[in-house]
Amino acid sequence: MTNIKEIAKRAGVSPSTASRALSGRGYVSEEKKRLVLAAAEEFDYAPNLNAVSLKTGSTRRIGLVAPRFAEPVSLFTSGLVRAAEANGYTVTLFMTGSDISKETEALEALRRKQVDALVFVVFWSDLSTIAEYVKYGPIVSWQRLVHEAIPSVFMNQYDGYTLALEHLYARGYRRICNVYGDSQRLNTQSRIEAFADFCRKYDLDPHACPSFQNTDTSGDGEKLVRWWLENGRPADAFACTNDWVASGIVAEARRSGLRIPEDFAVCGFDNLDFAHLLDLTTIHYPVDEQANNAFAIIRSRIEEIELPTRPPVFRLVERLTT
Amino acid sequence: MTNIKEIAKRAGVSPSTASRALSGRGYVSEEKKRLVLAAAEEFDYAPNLNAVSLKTGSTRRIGLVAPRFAEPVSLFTSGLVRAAEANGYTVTLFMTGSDISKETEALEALRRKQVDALVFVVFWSDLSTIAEYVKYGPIVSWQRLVHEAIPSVFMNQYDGYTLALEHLYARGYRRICNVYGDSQRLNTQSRIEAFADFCRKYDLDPHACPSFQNTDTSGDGEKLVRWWLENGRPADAFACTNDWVASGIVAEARRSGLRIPEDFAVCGFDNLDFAHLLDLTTIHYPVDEQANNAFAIIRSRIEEIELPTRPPVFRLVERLTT
DNA sequence: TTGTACGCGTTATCAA
DNA sequence: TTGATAACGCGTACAA
Repeated sequence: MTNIKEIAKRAGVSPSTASRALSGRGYVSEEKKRLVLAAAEEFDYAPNLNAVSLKTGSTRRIGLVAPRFAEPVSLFTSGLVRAAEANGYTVTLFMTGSDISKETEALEALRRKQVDALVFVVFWSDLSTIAEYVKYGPIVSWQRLVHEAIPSVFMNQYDGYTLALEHLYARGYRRICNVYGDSQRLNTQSRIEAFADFCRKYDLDPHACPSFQNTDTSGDGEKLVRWWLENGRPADAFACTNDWVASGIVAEARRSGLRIPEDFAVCGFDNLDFAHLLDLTTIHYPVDEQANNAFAIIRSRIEEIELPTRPPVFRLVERLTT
Repeated sequence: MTNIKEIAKRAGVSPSTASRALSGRGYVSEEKKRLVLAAAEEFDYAPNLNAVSLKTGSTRRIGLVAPRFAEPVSLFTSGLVRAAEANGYTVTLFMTGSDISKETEALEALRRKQVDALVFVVFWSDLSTIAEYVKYGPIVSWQRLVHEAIPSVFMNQYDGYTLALEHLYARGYRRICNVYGDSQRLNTQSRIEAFADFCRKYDLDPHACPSFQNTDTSGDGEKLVRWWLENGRPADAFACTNDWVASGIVAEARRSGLRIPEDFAVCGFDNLDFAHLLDLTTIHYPVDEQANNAFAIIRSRIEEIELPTRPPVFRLVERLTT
């Protein structure tokens, strides 16, 4: 393996001069620079990044921690990788499944200097556990949270959900069935608030229709249709926690011969790739921009510069299910 | 940052003994081992992995190269990460978009010892260019190819496509429209062969219905339905290159008031997450197992051991579109 | 503008 | 079974 010493020898300079010529940092005369570059070319030189990392204390690598990498995490992943690579960084994956101890492994990777920073998509560990590790490098969360040391690039789903509710109202739906996700999450709390405020604004009975929690798969959506049929059609619209639930509702409704939006309307959330295949009305949010923000926060901490982050905005995507 | 020297000093041993005690390699008396471990605990010691990598010449990190990380690559990614993590490896992402020069960057990362090995999902570079880099570490391809130095974990789509065709035949369809993907790929060639053999077997006219190439998005699928309507309904079944095309066909057919499978049947390929939402008959193949195989090949090369790989098999998933 | 000398933190070799 | 010593390959004070 040809190293920088050999290049230096071949170019007739010292290793430090070769280092400066190759990295572009420090003063080197044009003359010697040319010699070094020629030698590097000749010997097909490639720097050993492990040595660089050891010396500089920086890997230019950030870790992404998620239970798995399906949609919409895959979108976030792509966005993060794009932002990272554009700035000479690289992304390393840590998959936790639902195993809380795997989150610790990712944190340990940070401590062991395998990565310079960490992005958590979601996590189940205590916030305080995670916060202990910020001394080893920046940690950013996609999941919504409030903590001094751990910035989050979340979007306040109050706004997005309000968008969905207002749309359903404008379309004439009054008996809206709220299908919420994980009841522990702040996002769910925000959506519940949004619905309360919405009811107040239009003087609607918030209990006109039952609501559901911890309902987030397409299978859950299919069950909802059967529930609806067996309970006297108690709703004229479903506001769903995500597109999976909405898709399940649409699919099962079609199987049952129901017509959408005549029998009931369905509004999803996330605007996943397949949503337009089902003509699903849904709420879009720019995952890409959130990933960009996550990276910007990390980079500004690592490189100690001031980088702007743009607040991403929700957008209603009107299709045929409302 | 507390390093191994301090641990050694605290434990009253030499750094090399501390190293042996911590890594578990080499002889250390129980006595000293206990002392070292206690000191490590006390000082909250974590080894610097960059130093380890520099010294040992191995990063236990493998690179995954793909244009983007949407389905089905996200499945492969998850599978690869799972296999890797189970063996103390980690996965780093390289996203190429459609930029061929980014493939070179991934190859350079291998040369610069940022990763020990590389897995290409697809690539556009010359095979010979890639082959030049195998001297820096194992390279495996998911994309089908034939090359001495670059093993591939591809599945022969001849078998999968035959499964689809036989199913359509059994269901009574005789005018099958073949919708192929990238005409350059070996997979497409295999499917064309499969269809030729299929026609021969059942004495069908291979030109009873036109076929399409380079057709692989849901938008393309939607266009196909319009083509079908405008050209005298020339097919009674579509055998599609992937689920995206099939989904586009199903979606557009529904919008046009057509009935599936009465007006025509649709068979997809890949069995993506959303396929069951559209009740799409499709061909499933175990992406997970392919990822496992990719990792097994890499590990057997790196660690110079013999690891088995299992040939994955296709499976027909019968739903309501055929 | 260049070169010397050292250190980053670890593991491997080898002699004791 | 242990410890001294020498790398791994690079960047960078500091002196020249």
